[in-house]
Amino acid sequence: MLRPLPATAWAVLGILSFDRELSGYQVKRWADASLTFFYWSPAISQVYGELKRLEELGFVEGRDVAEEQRTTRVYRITESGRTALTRWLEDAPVEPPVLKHSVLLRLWLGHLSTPDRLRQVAQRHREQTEEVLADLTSSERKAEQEPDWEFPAMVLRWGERYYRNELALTDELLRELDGFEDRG
Amino acid sequence: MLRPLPATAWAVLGILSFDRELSGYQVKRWADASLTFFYWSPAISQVYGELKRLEELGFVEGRDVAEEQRTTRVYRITESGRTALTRWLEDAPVEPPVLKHSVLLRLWLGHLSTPDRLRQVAQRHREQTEEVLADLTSSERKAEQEPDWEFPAMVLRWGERYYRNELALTDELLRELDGFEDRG
DNA sequence: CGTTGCATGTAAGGTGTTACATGATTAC
DNA sequence: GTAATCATGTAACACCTTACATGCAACG
Repeated sequence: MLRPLPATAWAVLGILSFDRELSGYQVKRWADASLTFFYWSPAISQVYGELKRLEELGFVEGRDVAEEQRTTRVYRITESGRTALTRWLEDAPVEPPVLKHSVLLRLWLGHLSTPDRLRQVAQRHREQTEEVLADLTSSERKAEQEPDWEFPAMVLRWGERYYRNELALTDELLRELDGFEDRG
Repeated sequence: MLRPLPATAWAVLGILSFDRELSGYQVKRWADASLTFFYWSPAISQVYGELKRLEELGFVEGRDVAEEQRTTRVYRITESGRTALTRWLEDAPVEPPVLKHSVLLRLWLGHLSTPDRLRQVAQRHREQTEEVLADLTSSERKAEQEPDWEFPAMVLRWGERYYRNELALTDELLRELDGFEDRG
């Protein structure tokens, strides 16, 4: 335990910090519905792996729940896990956000293509951003209904502003591309 | 070559597409000065690895340049590399940008801490963003001087707007945190 | 004379994905 | 009945970083 845990482990533990007993599968769905907007949603296989590690560290407790034909393993955060998570939140160095924007990577190489093709790429990105925004606002409506979800709601509002800005920036790029002569 | 190359390989090849013969070390410095704002800058060891792979694929050509006491290996993009890169740019599916914002991850878990501590995290993030903006504007000045760098310049302008918005969003978060009662 | 920059790489190991394997349940 | 969802995991492998090893050059 000398090595610090990756942020993904804290993210999984964080999902459990909202005081629900969840299966690995449910953790993944929560990640898809919230984390994905500002962090990213780990693969389901990684979720199982992180839960295993967190259990070995004593940060979560697993319990097999018998259903009719099968058993589901559900996890709950421990006091020790809550303490460790709080410590990470408050004390870990603030790493700058990681952005891997392959659309911009492509526009950066615009000299290899034509403004028309580049506009198609930007336009496709714009559509995908609209879709993310739609998912976000639907998540927001759910979060507003729950009590004690002030912070997730605050982060979702942040996300809405972030993705609206992404749309605006893309529109600005589309306008700039209009100004480039088609040399293809 | 059935498996598509990772975006990082295209990024390295892209740096070489500006028609300069560069050493691995120089590629890394270019990445730090431009890519890093909208994609991310790979570790120097990975740059060497990618250059090796690109050479095996025939997308770049390496050449040993003898200097006084040592030789430096410099790379140049090939016609085949330029074609492949253009094809990637135009034809590869538009993957959504990946954002891993650990600051937001922490605010999302605000119920574990106090508004005061959270403000410190947000404030630290704000300072780091200011630093990125300073680097960005200095890169912008350089890009404006070079001819045929319209697209890198366009992307840098995008970056300036992006990071200015990041500041604005952080300020908004700081304001919202002021509204939360200190329950710590 | 020690630190920083230039310069190149290998090795080890962690992070994370896709593919695979398995099986129950639910909806069309 | 068959497709999607619920549910759990393993194995293989790609991606990427840190640490290590090496050595020259320039600056103070």
